[in-house]
Amino acid sequence: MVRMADVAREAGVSAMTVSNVLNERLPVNEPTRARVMAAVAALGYEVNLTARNLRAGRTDTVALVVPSFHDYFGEIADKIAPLIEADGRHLVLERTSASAEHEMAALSVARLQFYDGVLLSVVGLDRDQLDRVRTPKPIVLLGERDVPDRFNHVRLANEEGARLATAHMIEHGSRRILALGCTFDTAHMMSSDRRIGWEHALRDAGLDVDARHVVPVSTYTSAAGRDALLDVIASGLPFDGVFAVTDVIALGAIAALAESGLRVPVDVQLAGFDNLDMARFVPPGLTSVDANHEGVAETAVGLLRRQMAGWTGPAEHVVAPVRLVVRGSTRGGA
Amino acid sequence: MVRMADVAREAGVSAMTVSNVLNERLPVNEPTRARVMAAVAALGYEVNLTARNLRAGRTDTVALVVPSFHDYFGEIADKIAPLIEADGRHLVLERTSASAEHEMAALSVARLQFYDGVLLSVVGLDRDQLDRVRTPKPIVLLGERDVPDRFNHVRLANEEGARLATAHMIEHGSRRILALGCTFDTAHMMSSDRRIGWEHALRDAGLDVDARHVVPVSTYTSAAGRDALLDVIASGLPFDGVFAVTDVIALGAIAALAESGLRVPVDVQLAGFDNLDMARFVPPGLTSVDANHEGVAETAVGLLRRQMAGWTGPAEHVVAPVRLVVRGSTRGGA
DNA sequence: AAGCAGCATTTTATCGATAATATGACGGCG
DNA sequence: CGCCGTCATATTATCGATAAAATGCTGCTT
Repeated sequence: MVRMADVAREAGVSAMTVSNVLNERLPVNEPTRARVMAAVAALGYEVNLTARNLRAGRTDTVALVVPSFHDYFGEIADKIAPLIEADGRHLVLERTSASAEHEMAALSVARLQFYDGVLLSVVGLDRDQLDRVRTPKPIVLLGERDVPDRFNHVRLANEEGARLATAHMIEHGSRRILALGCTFDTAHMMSSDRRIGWEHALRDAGLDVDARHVVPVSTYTSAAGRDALLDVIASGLPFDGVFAVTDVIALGAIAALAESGLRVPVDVQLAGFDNLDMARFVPPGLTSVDANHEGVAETAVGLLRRQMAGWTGPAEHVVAPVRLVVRGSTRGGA
Repeated sequence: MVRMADVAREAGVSAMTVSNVLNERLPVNEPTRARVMAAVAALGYEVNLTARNLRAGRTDTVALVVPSFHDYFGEIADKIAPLIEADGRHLVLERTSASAEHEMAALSVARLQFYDGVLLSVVGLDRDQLDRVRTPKPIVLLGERDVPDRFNHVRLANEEGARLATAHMIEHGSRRILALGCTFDTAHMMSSDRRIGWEHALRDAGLDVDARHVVPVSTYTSAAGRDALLDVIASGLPFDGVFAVTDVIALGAIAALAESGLRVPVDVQLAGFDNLDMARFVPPGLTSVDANHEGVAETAVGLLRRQMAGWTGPAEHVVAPVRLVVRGSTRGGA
């Protein structure tokens, strides 16, 4: 491997001069500069980023740590990447499998050394565990958990989104709306916050909250959503609307409804959450709560960028606003 | 930041002993070991991976470099991650935006230093550009490009997959099958290889190949697939089947057909390629060519693992077999 | 009792770049 | 003509861990 010292010898200068040419730190005379550049080209030299990182403490790389590379996270990652690259940094993704252990590992001193900053999508860690994380590295947390004040945090207006979706289906005639993938377990905040929004909408409309309408799923996959809804259908519990806690689960619900001969939106209205790309295309179009991925990405990257630039003021806790995108799966749609 | 030397001082030993305890390289007496471990715990020490990387030339990290984090690549990444983790290594994803420039950068000496090996999904680079890459790092190429012999490479049986899907639709009555997202441009091998398979199926059945049936798309997105198919429908060109070059495009086709009042599979049969998770759930179920993601992942990781273990034999070029998964979007389905 | 094998631990040198500091050449000024 | 400031470049020390070599101790052999 060709080192800076090799380039220096080739150009008849010191390593430091090569460094100065490449990093434009101290001025270098034009003839010298040209000789160095020629030597770099001749030898095909490229800087050793590991060595630079060790000495200079900078990697020009940001990590986005997500539970899985799939679906929602893949989409948001593609929104975040250009924003990071616009600052001349790289974005890399790491995966936690939604386990607290892996999330903790991602925040360990050891892993953080590789990055100038980290965007962490928190799913498994609770407030106490996060409170134990002591690191000087810029971090922005994403996701629907409760986090200590000192972390910058961007989350969605879960309750409001669920309320909007549910109220919309009520307005168009649904009276017995399942909360598919929701839960009473407050530890899982995404699905319990969204359940609370669903309850609000029911109460606001003077409808009863029936605990049997809260249908948990074993995992946040389409397959689990489909299975859970098929079970409900088999049980004979009547319903005329489904609020699915995510679009991925809503897709499973679409499959279950189609298999069971229930028509959307005539027999059952359906709404999801996240407004994934797919929601536009799955017939008859999936009504979904849109959290403005790009806005979330910009906010999160903005907070991170500020920290990486050395800002040390108090952390911010942003709740990203949501809106309902109405499509054919509910009766207000086209 | 607490260093190994700090731990050594705390435990009353040399840094080398700490290193030996943590890495289990040379044996260390139990009492000493215990003192070191206590000091590690007391100070909350964690190894500096950058320093280790510089000295030992090892990162225990593998990069998967993909065009985008979306859809197909997100799914395959989630298959690859556990295999890499099983060897005690980390997987990180990098993104190239499908540009040759970014792909080249990912293969640059500079970026490679961060990783013990790289899985690169080639989309933009051609054979000549790849031939210029000189690096001793283990690399496995994925994807449908033509690559120099010296690289390990895993690709799919594109032609065969397209042939299977098309033949299946012919068998069930389609006579005018569009090749949506395919192209005559042989530079883009995925879409031209799949077009060739489509042609084979037509010829085998004694049908004419009509160039108007090859419908290009502007990008490999559902939106572009939908738009392209809507244009065909508006043009009045008759067709009774669609082979979509990917499931993502097929999803766009489903939307276009639904909007146009064409019934799947009664009026038009439809088949995709990739067998994404989504294909099972989108009504009426998307018939798709399955490339066995897990098998591809295992093959690719196996080739990479072998190189990382020091094997230097000739590179392998694996063509992963495919099979057709029949669902409701074609008339052979349920 | 001298010598040596075997083991635990320490010392030294190094990975490659760069921040901080030092050196040296040249021009301007009194 | 001698002193000083300025600018370009070189030297030195360091980031933190580890491979390889050196040290030193114990106990065994003859």
